[in-house]
Amino acid sequence: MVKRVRGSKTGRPIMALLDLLGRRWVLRIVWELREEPRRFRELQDAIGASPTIVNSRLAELREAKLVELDADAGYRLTVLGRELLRLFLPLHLWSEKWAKAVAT
Amino acid sequence: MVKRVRGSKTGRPIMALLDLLGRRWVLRIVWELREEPRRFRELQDAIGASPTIVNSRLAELREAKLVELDADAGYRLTVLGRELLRLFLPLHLWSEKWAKAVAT
DNA sequence: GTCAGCGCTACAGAAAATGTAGTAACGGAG
DNA sequence: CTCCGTTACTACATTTTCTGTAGCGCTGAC
Repeated sequence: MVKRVRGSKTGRPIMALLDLLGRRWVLRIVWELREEPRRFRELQDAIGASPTIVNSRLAELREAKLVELDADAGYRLTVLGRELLRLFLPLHLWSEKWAKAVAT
Repeated sequence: MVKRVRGSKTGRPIMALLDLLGRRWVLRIVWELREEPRRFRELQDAIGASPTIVNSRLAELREAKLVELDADAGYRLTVLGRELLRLFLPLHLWSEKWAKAVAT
């Protein structure tokens, strides 16, 4: 069952997804895991958020099957998580263009 | 100058973008504007957030040149905003697959 | 035993979001 | 002119969320 949370009461997958991704630090965490697994503290230091919130976001991401904890390697994206990341990769390039447009 | 905000102090465009998109309701607002312009109240009713936050998010999105207010039509995506949306459209399809995977 | 590193938690204070009400500006009807 | 409806937007008290700091319990090396 998709967890019904914060503003997404419709049960529509896209709404649940937008709600999940729209939480503070979630996109950033997925981004930080894009290349290699990270340890809890390593992740926390990289994004500069409190351990409380890092932990709860990781819990949500794990429940959403986008992230998993490997005892040896640390936190990493699941197969599903990597699929999602692939959809986001073009953002990197686009953000450069966007930054230039906003800067003017 | 890209606005430095909440946890994105690096000045890297991708971080500023992830920070902006990672705010509550931002992704949802962009999504609601995907097809046609919307009035302030219409938008507010559609997403079910308080006018305070709808207004401040719209202000941020306008500053980021992703959304603009047309006096006749209402709020709508800019050219830049539509480009961003196009990157997000695959999410719709993917979210269905994701929902099935999480449900099991 | 100590020590370091791991994931994770407690808790008080600060910040952000909510919900409700209301403001100010406009246009049209009477 | 007044009144009504609609627009975007704001004020403010309450509620929720996040931060910052400290520390817990566990494991393994020494």
